[in-house]
Order: sequence, then C-alpha cells, then structure tokens
Amino acid sequence: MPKVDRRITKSQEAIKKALIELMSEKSFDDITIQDIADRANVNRGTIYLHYLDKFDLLDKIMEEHINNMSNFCESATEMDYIESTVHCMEYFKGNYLFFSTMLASEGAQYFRSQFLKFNIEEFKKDVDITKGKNADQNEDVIVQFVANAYVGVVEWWLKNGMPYPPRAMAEKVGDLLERIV
Amino acid sequence: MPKVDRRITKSQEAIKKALIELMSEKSFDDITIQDIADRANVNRGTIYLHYLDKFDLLDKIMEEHINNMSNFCESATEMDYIESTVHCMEYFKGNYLFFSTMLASEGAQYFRSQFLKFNIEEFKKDVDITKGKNADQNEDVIVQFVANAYVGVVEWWLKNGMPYPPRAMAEKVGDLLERIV
DNA sequence: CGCAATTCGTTGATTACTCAACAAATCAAT
DNA sequence: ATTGATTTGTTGAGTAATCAACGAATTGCG
Repeated sequence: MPKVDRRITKSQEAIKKALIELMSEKSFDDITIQDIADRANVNRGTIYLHYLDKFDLLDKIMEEHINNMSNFCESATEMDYIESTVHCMEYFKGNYLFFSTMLASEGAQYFRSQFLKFNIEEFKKDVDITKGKNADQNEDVIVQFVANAYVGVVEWWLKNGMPYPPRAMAEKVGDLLERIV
Repeated sequence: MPKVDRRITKSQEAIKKALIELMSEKSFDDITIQDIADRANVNRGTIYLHYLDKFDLLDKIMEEHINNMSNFCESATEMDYIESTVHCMEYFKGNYLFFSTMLASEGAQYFRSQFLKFNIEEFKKDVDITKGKNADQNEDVIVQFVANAYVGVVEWWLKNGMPYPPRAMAEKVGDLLERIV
C-alpha cells in the first residue's frame, strides 16, 4: 500500500469532521459546500478534489465507519462477546458525535439501515442452528432478533448521552447476546 | 495587507502548537526538529520554510504573544484597569499552555524578562507623577514596583492552575493597580 | 411570475507542502 | 580519539491545495 500524501489525509479528515459537526447543528439539507469548506478551513475547490458532492461525502464517511467496525469484528472472532463488545462501545464513544447525530437525528435513516444490515451479516456468522440451544430455531429470526436488539440498544445509549461506561454496557449487552447466539 | 495563504497559517499554527506542547513535556534542549514535525504532522522541511531553527521558532512565538498583548493594551486605553485586566487574564487563560510553560518552567527565563520589560513600558504610559497621588513619587520606582507585582501575580496564578476565574483575578488585581498608578 | 442573490461545479495559474536524498555537523559511547 | 548513529540544513522534482474567475443552476422573495 503506497502511503498517501499527508496533505490528503489532513484535508479529508478536516472535511469529514466539518460535515459531522454541521450535521449535529443543523439539517443536512441546509448545509452548503461553502459551509463545509469554512468549517474545515479548506478551500471550496478542495472538497471537489475528493468528493462529488455532499451526498458522496456523507456516503464515504458512513462507509468508512462500517469498514472500521467490520475490521475489528474480524480481529475479535476469538474473543468472547463481552470483550469484543467493549471494543465496539468504545468505538461508538470515540466517535460519539458521528453515531449520535447519525442515529439520533431523524432523516438520517439511511445510516441506521446500513448499520442494521451490517450487524445482520455479522451475527449470521455467529449463529449456529445445527446444534446446541438453537437447534430447531430459525436463522433469520434469530439474526433479525439479535441485530435489531443490538442496534436499538446502541441507539438508546447514544441518544441518552451514554449514561453507562462502555465496559458496563458491554457486560450487560454481551451477557444478553450470549444467551441468544 | 494581502491576506496570507491558508496553508501558511495552518502550518505555522500547527508548528507553534507542537513546540509549546513538547516544551510542557520535556526540556527545550531535548526537542528535535523532527519531534516538532511529527507532533505538528508536518514535513520536517516545512519547518525550515518558515523558521531558521527551533530557537527562531520560539522567538517568533514569544514575539507574537507580546504583540497580541500590546495590541489589546492599545485598544483598552479608555477602559478602566479592571475591564482591561479581564481581557488580559482571559488571554492568559486562553493560552494557558504557553504562559504556564513559559513562566513556570525554569530555563525559560528569557520570556519572563521580555514579559516584564513589556509591562514596564506599558505601565510607563499610565504613570503620571506631575499631579495626583503620585506627585513627589519616582517614575522608575512606581513602574518597577507595579510591573514586577503584576508579572509575579500572573506567574503565581498560572503556576497554581488558575485557582480563580479571570474576572475575579482582574477585579482584585485591577483594584490594587488603581491604588498605585 | 420575474428578478436578485446564492450556490454550484469547473477551470487555470500559482504557491506551499511533501518526500527522498544528500553531505555536513553533532552526539554517544567505548 | 575513532567509530557509528542521529540530527541538521538544503536540494530538486512532483503534487495537492489555494485563489480568483466563470457560466450555469437553484433558491428565495416581492
């Protein structure tokens, strides 16, 4: 992998951060490219150097978070649910502004559905209906059940200002998850 | 004044911030140009684009703060001491990392003497020994007295983690100042 | 509707930054 | 004192970002 120019990284980070901030302040529709450029302290043209428009920018941001989560889902296959859930919760907390605006604000429903879809695929890998407590169960039902539960809990946690620390959340959620899958 | 390129501002800000941070962590002598570049997330060569070496960089930083203070000393001539001192204290607080490392750390004595010299000049403008309570006083004595007192109090305030808010400090110090000059 | 004002997306010329490489200077340690 | 390793300051080629300017598209308001 050829390492990318420092300037590219910095510009993109500033631009992405700017959009998230602005989305936490006003509606996505009301945000102009100039707004983003001002907030990122970047020339307006620079945004077009990396993104087609603000929709493309938002897509890339969402895609990146999904990818990040996907990556440490892989590297966490040998951990138990609680430990790997701690990592997830801390990731949510570390990107609080993104996830809270994305899940809490109305209108950003697209990300929620992406997020849910991603979790459905992840849980599919873990469910085994050939033996154990889930013999005679239905895979789709379990997966939908558990993914929706998980996303809903995360949503609630973020909407309510993260009332419990990541580890506490992970222990509770991890315990519940282990009862199902 | 032709407005400067955004990139210049950003690079210089990052570099200056990097040095201040590093100085609060280790001795100035132990800081390399590469350290600064790494912290500022800037290529090493970029530093030489703006500064001769780390000494020049530190000089420019100190000079800039002195200039800033000088500027809002001018614009505050019609305010009373308390109001203008509020501005000063808030400036100190806003640049806490700089002033605390510069005044608190041993070895950075050069800035203290510059800071004192600057204040001596400023107070000279305010002292009037031709009439009022300071008739029959000595200008040098008053100025030295008041400037050293002021610098010492600021030093103490910063060294002790700003135990009182800027306005409270300003009221106390402003009151004392008005008794003298 | 019609007009004014933004915003958009693109262009080209210029500039600052990046990166790798270099020799010289400085440092550390035996 | 001699070696080996960092650090320094500089170079040149390449690249990304800046800025001003443009017509076209959208928006907002009387």
